[in-house]
Amino acid sequence: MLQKFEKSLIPWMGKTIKMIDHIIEGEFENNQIDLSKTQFVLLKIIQDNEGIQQNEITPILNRNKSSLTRMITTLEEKKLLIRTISNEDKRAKTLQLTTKGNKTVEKAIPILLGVIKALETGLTKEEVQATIGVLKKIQTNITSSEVGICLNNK
Amino acid sequence: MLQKFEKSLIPWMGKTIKMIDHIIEGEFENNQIDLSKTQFVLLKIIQDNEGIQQNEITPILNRNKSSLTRMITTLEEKKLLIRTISNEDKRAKTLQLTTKGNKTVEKAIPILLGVIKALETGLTKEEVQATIGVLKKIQTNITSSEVGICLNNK
DNA sequence: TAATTTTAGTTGCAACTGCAACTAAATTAT
DNA sequence: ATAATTTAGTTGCAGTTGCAACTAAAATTA
Repeated sequence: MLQKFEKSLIPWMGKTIKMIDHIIEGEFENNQIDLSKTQFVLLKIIQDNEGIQQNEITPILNRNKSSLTRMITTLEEKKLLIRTISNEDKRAKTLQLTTKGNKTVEKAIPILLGVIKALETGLTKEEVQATIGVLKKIQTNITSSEVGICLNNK
Repeated sequence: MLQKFEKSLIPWMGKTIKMIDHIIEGEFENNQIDLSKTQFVLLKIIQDNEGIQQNEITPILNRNKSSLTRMITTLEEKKLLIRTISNEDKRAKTLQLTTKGNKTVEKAIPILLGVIKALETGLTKEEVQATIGVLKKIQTNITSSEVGICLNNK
């Protein structure tokens, strides 16, 4: 029984994303880039949105704010970014990459693109796009449907 | 830049699986089922393969053996499964669910199927199957290609 | 058979995560 | 204006994870 479970996306996605994370972090390590996949994504977000605040990043990363605080502290200690108290709102912190941070991101990008290319070998653009469409649809279902109540209330 | 990254599956999958895990665990909690998604999957594997050994589960779950040891210890403490030294091989432990474990799994299944149904609202069977196909293909690419070297060597 | 290597599982450690409680600043209501 | 509420971020805590080092048993080799 529970073939329905095996036929659903859930177990496949969980395993695949774990494998992908592992590959990316291994490739980063092989190229002397001392970042996890999530750390890279975080740096990239800040690079693309200089001065962004922590609370704006939380929904993009889908990690809670305490986790984000610590990730940012780690990256600050590695001298990859600077955290400054905002002038407009003294509760908020604005974020920007250091030169080292920018260099690290630029070094990581081609490696990541190489991994993506390898992962998507044998898949057409249409298949990849269709898959992303399915994932978006699932996300919409989660945030809009009654299943999401327990999530939305927190 | 890095639109290529945003156009790839990776960020979508990571976020989606996190949302799904959250939903499932919330629904379990709402129904007084004290399990994480992974714990459920583990129990289900043992239910379907009575007497299975820990090292046979590792590749299915894609978690390393130390993690598995602790998950099993937790579930044993909850009286959901029994861990016994194998007769044929005294290094190995065989696993089987207790009555309580079986009942818990049976209670969890319909809830999980309900979540799956809700998540897949608006998607055709073909879309879901095509997506699973893409994920399988990616897994194959990881395990077979040179990108996987760093993984395979460990 | 004895020595070596491999295998199954466990444990110490450090890192990451979410939740809940907290501080301090900003906003809203009275 | 002042009190109450909300918001941005931090910290303590407990739970989970992976890696590396470990124990003990089995398989291999000499």
